[in-house]
Amino acid sequence: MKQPPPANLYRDRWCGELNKSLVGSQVHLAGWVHRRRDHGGLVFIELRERSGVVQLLFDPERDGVSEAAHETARHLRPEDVLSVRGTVLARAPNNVNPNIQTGEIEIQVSEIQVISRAQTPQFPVDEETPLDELIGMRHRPLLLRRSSMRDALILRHELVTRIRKVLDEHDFLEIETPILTRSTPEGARDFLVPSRQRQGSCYALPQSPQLFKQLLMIGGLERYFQIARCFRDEDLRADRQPEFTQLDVEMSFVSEQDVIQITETVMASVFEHAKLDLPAPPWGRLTYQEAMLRYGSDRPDTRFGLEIADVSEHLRGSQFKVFQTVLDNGGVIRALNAGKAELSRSELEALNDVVKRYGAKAVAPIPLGAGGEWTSTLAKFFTAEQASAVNVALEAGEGDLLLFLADTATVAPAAIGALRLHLADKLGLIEGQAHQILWIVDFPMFEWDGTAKRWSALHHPFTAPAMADDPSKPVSFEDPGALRSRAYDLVLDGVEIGGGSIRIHEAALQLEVLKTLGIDEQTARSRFGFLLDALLYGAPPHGGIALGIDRIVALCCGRDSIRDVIAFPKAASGVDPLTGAPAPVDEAQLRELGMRSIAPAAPNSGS
RNA sequence: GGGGGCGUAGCUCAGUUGGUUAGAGCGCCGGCCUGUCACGCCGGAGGUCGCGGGUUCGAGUCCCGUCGCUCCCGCCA
Repeated sequence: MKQPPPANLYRDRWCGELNKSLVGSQVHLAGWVHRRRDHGGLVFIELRERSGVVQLLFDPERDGVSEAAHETARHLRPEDVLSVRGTVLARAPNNVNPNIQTGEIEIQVSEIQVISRAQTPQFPVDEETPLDELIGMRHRPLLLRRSSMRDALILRHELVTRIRKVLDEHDFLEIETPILTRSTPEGARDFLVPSRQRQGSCYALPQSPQLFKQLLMIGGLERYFQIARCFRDEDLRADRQPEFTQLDVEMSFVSEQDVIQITETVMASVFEHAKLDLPAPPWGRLTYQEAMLRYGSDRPDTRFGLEIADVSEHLRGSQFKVFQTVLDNGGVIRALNAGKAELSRSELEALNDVVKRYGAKAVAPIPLGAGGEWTSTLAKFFTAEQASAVNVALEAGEGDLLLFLADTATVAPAAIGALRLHLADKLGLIEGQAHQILWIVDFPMFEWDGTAKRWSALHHPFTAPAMADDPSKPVSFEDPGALRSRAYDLVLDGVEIGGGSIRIHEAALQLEVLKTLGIDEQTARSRFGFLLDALLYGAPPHGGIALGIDRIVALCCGRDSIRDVIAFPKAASGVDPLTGAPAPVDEAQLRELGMRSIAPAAPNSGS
């Protein structure tokens, strides 16, 4: 704590900051009963608040202790709220508790006031035992008292404070943008807020402040940031909530390098504070293409090897029909060397389940015998030259296990990428490895959506394009597939923690990109007219980035789920078990909005 | 929308091939205890086995449905 609490009716000190230097002083403390140890005559109470824990001593045989205080202490229960006055005593050396900050002292209580009583808690606060997440969400105030939750929220505050400080030092302005804004049907599903004054129309909650921050640049504010709440009405994941927080940054008169550099400065400071051991910037860069090839992911976990190789050409023309059919249809064969992994038959079988989730059919395993000879029954389909070419590509030798996956150019990389992660986990390759951070660059601008039969933007449609082969050439939309975007993602330990780009600052180019996405000029003007107009009045080149605060804090705390670093998260179904939101609303409320529910009544809870 | 896992005491969990009265640890309640620190010891209470249906002489256990939690795929410009 930075300051002592104000001396008042309840206290004048923090529990967790009492120490030997105060021995003999009178202190006034308040907090919750953390643990009670009643020895009959002698009672110990651990008193807890945010700063920590201190042991209270109720010993009726000592001077200055009222029988009443001792009697009160005997009947205290966990989570009762107290205010106590007492004297700081040094503990005898054999009674020191080295496990707590205040273990060298204890408080001889002379006066106790029970401020409020607690029912038996639904679950123990004083232990970090695992807990069904639903119970933790329903009884959030209790969960927030646990040190794990408190520490996460404290760290979160400190990291955000760091961010504000560093950005302020670099002349960034923190500016708020609207929460009630306009729906843009592109991208994620919007949360809608019906309008009372204009019935039948809705505001949308922002998926990101993207367009507003661009307008701030056009407005000449030069350097902007915001700790911005964003909303997306899509299905949840462990690292995805319907509302989440991002550090939103935008700068004018910049190119990629400028944004990357300031991001590295800010994030290095954040990681330093979180004691996350990372190399000093500049951080490495990997192209999208290379990431997809070597790691099968655009957010590769580079903490371990197990790299993937394309062996399509080595195996072309083999007698193995499964592979040859894939190749004939324009597919690819990817492989990795699982090393001396000794997998049982059923474990090998389980690998198929991993890749099936990604639409692939199966994994073909080939163990290597003496001299790198292929020992599988599949071996007969391949020539010795093919086998040895693959062995060279995978740096494989005797005793290694090779895993092959043949599928379309879309399915194969993702499937074998998932297989790589699965194996790394199974073989224990990740644990104890140093953290890895890197930039992914040179994304394709557009991706062909085979189902919808149209181009879609890999980042977002406000990202500036460049020619993939030579960025200095003028941009041509003749072949959208030949364009890359001026975008960059930041990846930490296989988690995408941020992404950004240089934006389009010319109306004509913006219209061209939207046109490629199948949005004609009229539609574009009706949806993004305010941006297109603004671009006509002198727009500076600009770019920025958005960083996922929840994910970053979770990584810094070593937590798997961002729910663990959010004070009031939602369950995977999108509901808030604490408040019951979303909840039905009164007919009268709907009427005011000009609405009527046509949905069937909500199902009953099964619990 | 699809797939996997889970649902048994307040909490975390065990429960064999379908077979007597469903168990453990912690917590809770009562008693004892002056140096504990996850205090200890003795005693006790506490169950709609998520819910509904089915099979069976008999279901926590098997089947069907349903609700909820969770992980993943799709989705997340």
